[in-house]
Amino acid sequence: MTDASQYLLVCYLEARADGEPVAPGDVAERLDRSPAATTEMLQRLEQRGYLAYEPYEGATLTAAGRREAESLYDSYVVLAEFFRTVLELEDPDREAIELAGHVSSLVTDRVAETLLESDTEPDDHGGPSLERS
Amino acid sequence: MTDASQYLLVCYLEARADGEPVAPGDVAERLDRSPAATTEMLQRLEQRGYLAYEPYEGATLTAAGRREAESLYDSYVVLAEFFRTVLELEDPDREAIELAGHVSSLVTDRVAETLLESDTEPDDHGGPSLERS
DNA sequence: GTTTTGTTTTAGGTCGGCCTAAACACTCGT
DNA sequence: ACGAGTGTTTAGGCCGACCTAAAACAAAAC
Repeated sequence: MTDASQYLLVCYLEARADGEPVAPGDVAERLDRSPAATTEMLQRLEQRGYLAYEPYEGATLTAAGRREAESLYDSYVVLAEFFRTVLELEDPDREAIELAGHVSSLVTDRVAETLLESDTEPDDHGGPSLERS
Repeated sequence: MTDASQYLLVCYLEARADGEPVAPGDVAERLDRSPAATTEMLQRLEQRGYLAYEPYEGATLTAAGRREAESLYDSYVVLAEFFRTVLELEDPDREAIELAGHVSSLVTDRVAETLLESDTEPDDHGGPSLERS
């Protein structure tokens, strides 16, 4: 699961921001995919037990889906932070969403550690620290 | 091209190590794929102009293929180095091969920079520097 | 010069992920 | 209550990436 995890993560992000159920259109737009592709994927994610999908309503994460999504979210936060403060990329969020499903949690954890280290170092970039979770 | 790039990169690595043509079996084993999948992919890569494939012989990179592969290789080297010296992963090579096709060269470049920086810092981990290219 | 062994390829099939176009369903405004 | 408009879903199709099993091949062993 790598492409699918992007949808799951975005569902989670949307749910945080706008609550559930999550409208497929929002997901589609955020991922720059066709509405059709999104519907299809949400149905797939439902089959896999990550969310409940009500046609013309939207997606609601299941417990399993939320667990999975939170894990992805953790990766996403760490990566985005890393991309922003260390690599200074232009669109850290987008790149982080794309990559969150591709990196092992081991990588994420270690990156998080290096971020904490550089946070306590003298030449701090001034960005906000991680907080959360 | 993300899965395909793994094959291309491995072809390049094999070509460096054992010369050309590259036997599909070696590629298959290295990527933990079936021989059939590998044959198929090498044929695909041939269609895309990245290599010449001679049945029962093996693959020989074209100029375009080598160019592409070198770019992947650069990412691979940087990522592997990063995974080894900074994140201290168990199998930095494998993870680097998998990720090389997924990260933008922008990311790679910035990571390379941070590696250079940490190289010149007092608490050097002692790993070898990048050299190459 | 056959046979055997190991590798490679083809055949046939599955699933994931994406698209466009067309059908469908809600929601409003009138 | 109906038709317009917006958003969503279904239908049909395409391509990528993988697999197993069976056929084809090359090279070594006899």
